[in-house]
Amino acid sequence: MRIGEAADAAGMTTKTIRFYEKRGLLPPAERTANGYRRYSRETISRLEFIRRSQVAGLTLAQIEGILRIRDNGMTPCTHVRDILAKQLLDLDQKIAELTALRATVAEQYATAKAADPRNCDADLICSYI
Amino acid sequence: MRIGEAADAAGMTTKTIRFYEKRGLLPPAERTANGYRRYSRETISRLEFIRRSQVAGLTLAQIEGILRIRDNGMTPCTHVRDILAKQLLDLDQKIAELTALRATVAEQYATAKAADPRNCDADLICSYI
DNA sequence: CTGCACCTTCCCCTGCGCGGGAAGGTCAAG
DNA sequence: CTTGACCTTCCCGCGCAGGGGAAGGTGCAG
Repeated sequence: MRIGEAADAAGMTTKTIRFYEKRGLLPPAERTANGYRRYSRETISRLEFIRRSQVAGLTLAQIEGILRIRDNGMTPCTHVRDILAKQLLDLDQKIAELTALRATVAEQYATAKAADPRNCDADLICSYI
Repeated sequence: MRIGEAADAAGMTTKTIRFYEKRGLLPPAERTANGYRRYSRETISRLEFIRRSQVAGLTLAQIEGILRIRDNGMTPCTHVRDILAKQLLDLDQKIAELTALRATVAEQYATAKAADPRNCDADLICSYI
């Protein structure tokens, strides 16, 4: 399998695959006689894992950590559990922040809708914000 | 007021003020005889407005739009109202996305906590994700 | 006189995840 | 023999909002 076929199979571009290799998410690819990269189904599984992880919101750095454990012959289960736990906390915090921000903006918007433009204070640029 | 004092007064760094000037959020500063930038309270108000806008989650591009209207001698009220409305929609969408993601991750985490590590399939890298 | 704190311009760096495009090699089909 | 679709390496770019640090000027205190 050449890189273009692997990219199609995994649903990404050749650029992305080379980028992953350079970043260390993939081991240096085997090469054919003419220097082309050659991939096995195993690599496709790896690429698919990366995609699934990204869908879960993990960063490439986190994914790299999981892969490295696998590559050292160990099972990454515990590590993955920790990462997922941290991801849950991060998401909760972000959602809380955005919800608080939404409340602030909603209030400003309400003020802006109700206010009389003639009360505009030039020194504040805009009194709603 | 020199740039350092202005930065202290507005709660930002001198780097940021110069950056805003280059980006067009601030008009080119007046200069003293030795070439130092000199600021008035009016500029501080402008910087404070920028900060308040950032707290509301606006981008510098949006803030620039508001300031430009002011600088053209008009009141930005209507424009600000539109921006706040869009901001509310954006926030709602982001919150919805994060909430959906949180549900996915929560499910994966529950699976990971309940699963037996011995069922780990090496070909999938990790069966929880 | 010397130090120190401040100012100036300049250009590069960060994090994140790639994308664009140049300049060139390879291979099968027509 | 040429075309076209692949592939290779290389380096630069984005978007966002600045930060780091060099190399040099300025102004005041001790």
